[in-house]
Amino acid sequence: MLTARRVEILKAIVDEFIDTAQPVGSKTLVEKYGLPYSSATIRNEMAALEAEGYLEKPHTSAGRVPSNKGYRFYVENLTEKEVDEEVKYALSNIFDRQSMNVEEAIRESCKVISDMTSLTSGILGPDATKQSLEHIQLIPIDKRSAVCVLITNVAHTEHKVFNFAEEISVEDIKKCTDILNDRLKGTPLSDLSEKMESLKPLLVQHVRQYEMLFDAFVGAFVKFASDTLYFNGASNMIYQPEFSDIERLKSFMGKLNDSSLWRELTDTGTRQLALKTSKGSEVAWVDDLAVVSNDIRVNGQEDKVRLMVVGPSRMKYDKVMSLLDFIGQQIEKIYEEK
Amino acid sequence: MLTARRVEILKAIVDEFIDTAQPVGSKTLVEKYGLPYSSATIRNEMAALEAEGYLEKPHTSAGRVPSNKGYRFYVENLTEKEVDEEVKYALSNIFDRQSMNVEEAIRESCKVISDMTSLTSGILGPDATKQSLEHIQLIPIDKRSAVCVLITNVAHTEHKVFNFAEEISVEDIKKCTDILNDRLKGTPLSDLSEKMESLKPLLVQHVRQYEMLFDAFVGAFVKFASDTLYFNGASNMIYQPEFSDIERLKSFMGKLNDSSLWRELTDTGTRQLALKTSKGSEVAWVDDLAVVSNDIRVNGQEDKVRLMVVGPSRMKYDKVMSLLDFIGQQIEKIYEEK
DNA sequence: TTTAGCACTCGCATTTCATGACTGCCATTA
DNA sequence: TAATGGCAGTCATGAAATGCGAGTGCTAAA
Repeated sequence: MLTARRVEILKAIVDEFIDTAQPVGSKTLVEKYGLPYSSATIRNEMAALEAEGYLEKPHTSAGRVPSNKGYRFYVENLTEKEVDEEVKYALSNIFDRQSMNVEEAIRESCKVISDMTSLTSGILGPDATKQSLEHIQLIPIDKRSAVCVLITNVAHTEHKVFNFAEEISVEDIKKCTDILNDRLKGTPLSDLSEKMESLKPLLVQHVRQYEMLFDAFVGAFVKFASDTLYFNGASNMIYQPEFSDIERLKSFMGKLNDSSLWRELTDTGTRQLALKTSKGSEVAWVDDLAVVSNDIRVNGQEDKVRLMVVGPSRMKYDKVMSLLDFIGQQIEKIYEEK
Repeated sequence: MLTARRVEILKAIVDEFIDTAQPVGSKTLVEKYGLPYSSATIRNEMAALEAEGYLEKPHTSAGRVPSNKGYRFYVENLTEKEVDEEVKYALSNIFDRQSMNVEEAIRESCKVISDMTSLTSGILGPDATKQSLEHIQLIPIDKRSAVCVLITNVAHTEHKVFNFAEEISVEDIKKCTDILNDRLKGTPLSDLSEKMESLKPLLVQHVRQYEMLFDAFVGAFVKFASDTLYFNGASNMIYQPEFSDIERLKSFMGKLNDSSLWRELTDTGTRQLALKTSKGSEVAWVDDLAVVSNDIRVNGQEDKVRLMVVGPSRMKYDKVMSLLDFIGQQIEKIYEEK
């Protein structure tokens, strides 16, 4: 049973532990947090909190450490989540530059998040299997290069600059894009390069410089289809005391490169200990890691970009969550403007 | 005096140490390398090599470890540097895609280098203070976006996609680029955004939607001017035994983000222990780190892109150097084709 | 000049021990 | 009856002690 006093004690323990990374003892709570109970009372309450699964003991003679269940309660009930003014100011630089690409803006914010939290942040792009091609355009820049613009059914766009070995004729570009638009519309992004292969005969027939164009498009499709996993600040983890052991770092780094893992990590549906907060961000706990994520909806569609922060369970949830919420709003605003 | 036998012993020690990361003792050399001398003889020779500065002792009862001077000799005289066929094959994927941007190709190779060597690799772009603007083009993609193409005096080009909040008129784009080309030609890239400020009154006068365009260009100029330092695979270092101490990792990571450091590191002129090999790559040693770099000349000009690999002095020099040489050649070839 | 042999050095892993920060429980108190 | 003071018990942590073994340097003999 979580009495008000136990909640009070739990909050103090989580706060202290997040701050110092050291197991918290009953004496600390009296002395440092001025709780109006004796240490013996607090010990009794801590024992109760442990029995209910909110706290853990690293070993007998240490203080208590919050369990993931404890963190979950803390995040759900005990954080207030407000964004600092100074933080908003720091971020305004990024979002004020209207001319910036949405992708760039997201990446930039990702970097800022890593810097500000000293954690690892990541972006998981729209699932390539769920998007299909709506339209392709190829705009010549000069005689040997062109921009390829691809638009998906969720109004998501991607750009890629092509550079050709030889000069390329405008007619060929037109013919080629006409064929592709005709034949590839509606194809899921993940199948594009495969389906492209089957168009080869057709292109050979109608397009003189088919080879260069073909290679260029295949390259572009591969890029567009790849699960856009991007992450940043992995090396920040060396500053986290929970990673002072190199082996832990290694295992963490190994996990990062696997995008399916990221998806799973933040898939609140399957995770028992996950939590969906009111403001939008979600939190999930796995072993001694916590993942805070925020889905950015793209033009009100189902498909979305997921902004994430990963770190040890011992993280400043209020800071991270408010940051993620704020940035999520900003990015959605940019999307709306477009 | 480096007799042939001492060289033989030195080579064996360096080989063994690179392989095992353990100080090498006289017995190992006899048993594992089958050197036709007794361990006592080898001990004498090792003492001599140490006296001349090619070897070091971590402590009395350990084996010997190569000093940086030892590595230098090793690299200069004892490596043969040939690229594996399988490596060439692995890289051919990257360079065969002609449509790829040179910048992309370089970045991709950088990643491959990191993966293949388990070291950190980096790219140092042309020095922005040494390049000046030759020409700007702004090509509309659709009503709200355009590609900005910037060409420098060393025929280096950069692209950036602009996204505007409102529709933008073609006349405005034309007027704006005309003014910029007229007024900014010859300006060093590093001064562009500053000088842009002084053009504001002029733009206000002639261009209706000057504000959006102005912001977009300033953003682009900042990007073009920034010292293009890019590096990859820093987290590989956790697999290197010399970084099993977290503190070392921290200090290493701290250094990486400083581009002036990278420049200095590979500035063979100032570094005593640096080495310029015949094939092109340079090696420098600083403390217990080694940096192998390869300058890629851009269109025969003085200005260049520098491809680098950093790691502990104990690295597989022949592998790294041959890789860097090979990739350097490939990239120069792409540049020539353009 | 090379080699065998031996004494010596020193890092490293292991053990032992003392310390102190906790807890848990019980008897006492308000 | 809930809160508290007190005390015994636990266990990580760090320091000092110990033994081991890899490797050296030196000397004397081949």
